[in-house]
Amino acid sequence: MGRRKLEMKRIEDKSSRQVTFSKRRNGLMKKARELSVLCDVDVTVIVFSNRGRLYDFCSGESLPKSLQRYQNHFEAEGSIANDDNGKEDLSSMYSNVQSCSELLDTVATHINEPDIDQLNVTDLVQLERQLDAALIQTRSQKNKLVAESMNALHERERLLREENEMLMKQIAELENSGNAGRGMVELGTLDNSYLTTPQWGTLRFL
Amino acid sequence: MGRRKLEMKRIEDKSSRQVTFSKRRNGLMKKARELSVLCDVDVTVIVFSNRGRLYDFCSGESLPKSLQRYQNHFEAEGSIANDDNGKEDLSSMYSNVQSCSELLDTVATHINEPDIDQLNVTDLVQLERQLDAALIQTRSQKNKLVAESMNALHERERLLREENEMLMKQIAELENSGNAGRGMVELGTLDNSYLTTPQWGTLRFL
DNA sequence: AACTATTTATAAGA
DNA sequence: TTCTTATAAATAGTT
Repeated sequence: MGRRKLEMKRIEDKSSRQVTFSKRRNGLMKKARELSVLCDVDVTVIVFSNRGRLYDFCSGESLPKSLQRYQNHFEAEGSIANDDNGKEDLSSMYSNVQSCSELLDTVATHINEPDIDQLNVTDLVQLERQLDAALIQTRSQKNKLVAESMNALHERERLLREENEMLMKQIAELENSGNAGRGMVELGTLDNSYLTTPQWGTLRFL
Repeated sequence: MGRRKLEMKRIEDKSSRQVTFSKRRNGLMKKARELSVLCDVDVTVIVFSNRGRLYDFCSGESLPKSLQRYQNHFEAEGSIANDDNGKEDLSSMYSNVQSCSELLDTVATHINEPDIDQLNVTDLVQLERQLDAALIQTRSQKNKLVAESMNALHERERLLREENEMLMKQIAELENSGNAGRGMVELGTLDNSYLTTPQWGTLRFL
C-alpha cells in the first residue's frame, strides 16, 4: 500500500529496508494494540532486528508474564527427576477430580496472599504438584476426547462410503433394466480419488 | 478502514467482536510475516483469545528458540547458583538448537553420567530449558498435525455427503423415468440418522 | 463466506 | 528523519 506494490522478498537496498522496517514495525505494534483493545484479548509481539535490537509490545502488564502464560499452555507433563520422597504423593489427593474452578480458586487465593511469606517453599511445591497433576489429567482427558472424536469421524466416513457404494450399484441396476438412452447418468463424472488416502495413522500418535 | 471508523475500545457486541477478532488476527499475522520477510528480522506474535485459545506466528524456525533469544536479552544476572568453576558452561554448547535425536543423546549421556557431580546446577538449568523448548515444539507440532488431520476428515465427510446426495437424486430420476414396478429400489431402507450429529465442536478445543 | 465503501497503512518522493 | 501524497491493503458493515 504505497506508490507501488512491493514484492514479498527481502528489500535489498539497506536504506529503504531500514525505513520500511521502522514504518512497518510501528504499524505492526499499532495493529497489535488495536486487536487487543477491540477484541479484549492478550497479544504479544516481539521483534528482533538483525542487529540484535529488541522491540516488543505486550497487552498484559508484563512480557515475561505473558510468555509464562504461553509456556503454561504447553509445558509440564511428567518431568525428569520426579523427586518422589516417600510421603504420600498427590496423585491420590487428586484421584477425586477437583473441579477446574475450585482449583483455579485455590491458586488465585494462594497467589494473591497478602503476606507472601505465608507461602513457604513446601507450600509452593505442593501447589506446583497439584497443578502438574491437574494439567496431566486435563491433557489426558483432552486426548481421550479427541481420539473419540476422530474415531467417530472415521466411522461416519466408513458408513458413508458403504452407502455410497450401495447407491452406485442401484444406479447401475436401474440403468441396465431401464430404457436405453432415457434418463442417462454419467457415472464416470464422479471423482472418488480423494477417498484413497485415509489418515488413520494419525490416531496412533495421540 | 471499513464502512465507518471504529472507536478504539472493546467491541461490546459479542458476534461482531468475534468476527473482528478473526479478521484482525489474520491481518496481524500477515503483517508480521511481511515484516519479517521484507526486513529480514525475527518476529514473534502470540495471541490469546479470552477463552484461552492460542494463536501464534514465528518467523524463525521455532518459537522456543525465539523466546530463548528474548530471555537471553535480559538474562545478564546469571542463573540460580551460578557456581562457575572455570570450565565452559553448557549454554554455549546449547546455543544452537539441536536436532531431536541429538538432544536425546545428550540427555541420555548426561543422565547416565557415572560421576553425577560433573553436572552442576547451571548445566541442569540449561538442560531443563532445552528439554522444555523441545517439548513445546513437539507438542505444538503435534497439535497442528492433529488439527490438520481433523480438518481433512471433515472435508472428506462433506464431499462424501455431497456425492451421496447427488447419487440419491440420480436414483430418484431413474425411477421416475423407468418402467414402474421394474428394478424397484427401497430407498427407505437407507438410514441417515447417523449423519445428523456433526462434531465440529471438538476441533475448537485443540 | 463474499462483497464494497471507506479508512488506514505505507512506498516513494521531497 | 519527517512530511506529503498517490496508491495498495485492510477491514466494518452488509448481504
